[in-house]
Amino acid sequence: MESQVNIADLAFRSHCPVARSLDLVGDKWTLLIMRDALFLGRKTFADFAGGLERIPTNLLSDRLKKLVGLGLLHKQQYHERPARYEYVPTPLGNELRPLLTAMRVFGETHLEGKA
Amino acid sequence: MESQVNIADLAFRSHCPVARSLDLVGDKWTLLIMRDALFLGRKTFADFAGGLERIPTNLLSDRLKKLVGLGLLHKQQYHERPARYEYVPTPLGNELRPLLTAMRVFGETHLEGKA
DNA sequence: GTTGTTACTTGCTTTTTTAAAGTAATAGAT
DNA sequence: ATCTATTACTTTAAAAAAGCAAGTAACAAC
Repeated sequence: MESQVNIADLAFRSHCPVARSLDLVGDKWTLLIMRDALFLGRKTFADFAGGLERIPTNLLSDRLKKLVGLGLLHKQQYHERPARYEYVPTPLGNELRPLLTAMRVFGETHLEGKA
Repeated sequence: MESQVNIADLAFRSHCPVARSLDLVGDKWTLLIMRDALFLGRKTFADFAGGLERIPTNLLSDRLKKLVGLGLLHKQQYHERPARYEYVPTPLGNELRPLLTAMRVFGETHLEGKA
């Protein structure tokens, strides 16, 4: 599983900004990781892995690399020996807040108590 | 490929409203179909199939069934012999507008002229 | 030196997506 | 009546993505 993602060599489906946003973050897990980083204060690999939805760790590893490559998260070492890393939203990552808020509002309004 | 989807027997990953919204419409094509229906006035199978992003017709067929089952689109026959159908957003489907708008804004602001 | 934690990676299976082609029911033109 | 085109799909086979389980490496504490 490789993910040396860079926003420059990402192949967009079309010029539509909705389609482009989906090409960037439109998979099953990416936006949930950003939710964790932006709204739930999760930072470390273990934080994200331990979240409510139990993302498989190989996918987490892959998505974190992708999000760093896309410039939505920044990976910084906060402890040397043993090396410990945390992933924090970049300014661009922060720009996903309105999108996540719209998702939250839709879910709260129409998807509560369904199953 | 089967898609007798009903909102009642959809298995949500968690109680988080963001996760639930993603479970409903968080795949590669569903929101683009809703974009077409809500903002571009597309109605028929051929309308959607002929869109900018060339969705494969089997997936289109599947997603339209799913969207009808979920109550986001309504399928109505507008011509008998030959049978012709159109898919129009329900009130619930209309509620996706803010979400799509947030996606559009993010794309317009940060993803223009990238590739 | 054994156990535990963090941050991953590897291997394998299952599910989903995809492209390409095929089908059925017409309608219109010749 | 036959040929061609259109609409609304379905089917088949291959590729890609997701998922599960287990393994690894670097420490640190006991």
